Amino acid sequence: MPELPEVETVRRGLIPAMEGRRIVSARLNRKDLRFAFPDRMAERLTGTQVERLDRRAKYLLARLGSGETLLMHLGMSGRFSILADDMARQPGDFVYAAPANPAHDHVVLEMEGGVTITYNDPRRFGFMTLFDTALEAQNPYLAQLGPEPDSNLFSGPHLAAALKGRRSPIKTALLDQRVVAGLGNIYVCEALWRARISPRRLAHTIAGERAERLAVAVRNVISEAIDAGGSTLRDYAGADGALGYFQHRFDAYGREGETCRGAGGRVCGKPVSRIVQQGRSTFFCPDCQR
DNA sequence: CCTTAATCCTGCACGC
DNA sequence: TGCGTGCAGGATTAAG
Repeated sequence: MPELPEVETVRRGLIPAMEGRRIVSARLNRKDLRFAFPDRMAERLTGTQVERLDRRAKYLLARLGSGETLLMHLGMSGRFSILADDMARQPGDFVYAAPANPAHDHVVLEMEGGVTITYNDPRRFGFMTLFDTALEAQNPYLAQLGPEPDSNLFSGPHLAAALKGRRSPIKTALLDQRVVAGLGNIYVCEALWRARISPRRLAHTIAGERAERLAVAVRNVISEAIDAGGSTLRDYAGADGALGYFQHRFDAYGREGETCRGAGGRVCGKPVSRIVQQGRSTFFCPDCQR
């Protein structure tokens, strides 16, 4: 389940295969993923150069010489693999070949220099679209996003302001990409555990020192996860095939019934609980988190 | 303005 | 072994 750290890991893996290379050909093996591909997508990609590969929240943004941006979202199970003959130790070597069912290879980009980038996505929760880069501020996927966790705009006061008046549980509010960009179920659980805040607490009660603690927890857990190369869960691996290690460091997510390690330096030892909120599993320690 | 539920999709773990 | 069931869940849409 790619959240911000996983998407960032994928971006870093794709950079050598994409940046500065022309797209020689683009093949779409179906007409849609989660949504229909835009009109003439293959033609609009063919012949243009990828000048830069950016990321915003969970979106990858390939900046094209044509003046358009290719926006890509990995959904739940989206993966890129790279086959290259000039990036491997020996020509023709697989830089990365995930054990992926080729029936779910939906987009294939042949890049300049003998590099093939394949997008595989069994569940097809991912999507791709093209937009005029100059109109990014109006793009519906990007315009409403909250700050990146590592930006100067993201802080305790920002969180308090964004959560003001919201009567939903903080767990739900943090999944709202307008509050902070890039969090999903896993890192929300981890951040709340670190901040010792109950996932059930109403969002508008997060202010002051508590908001500060939460902002720090979000920033730190995201930054540590990026440094670890993200998390490798059921169906995720980095673009370069390197497996993320952060899942070994989860304190809450997936640890139902296991011993709480004690949040914020406190001694605990009680079992981690699982509840369902908005139809999603939430893992937390009722003892540590209030 | 707010909140909630349903929707999309496939693979896998589980119980019988 | 096979079959049915539930779960994983991000973003959007519709409904309340």
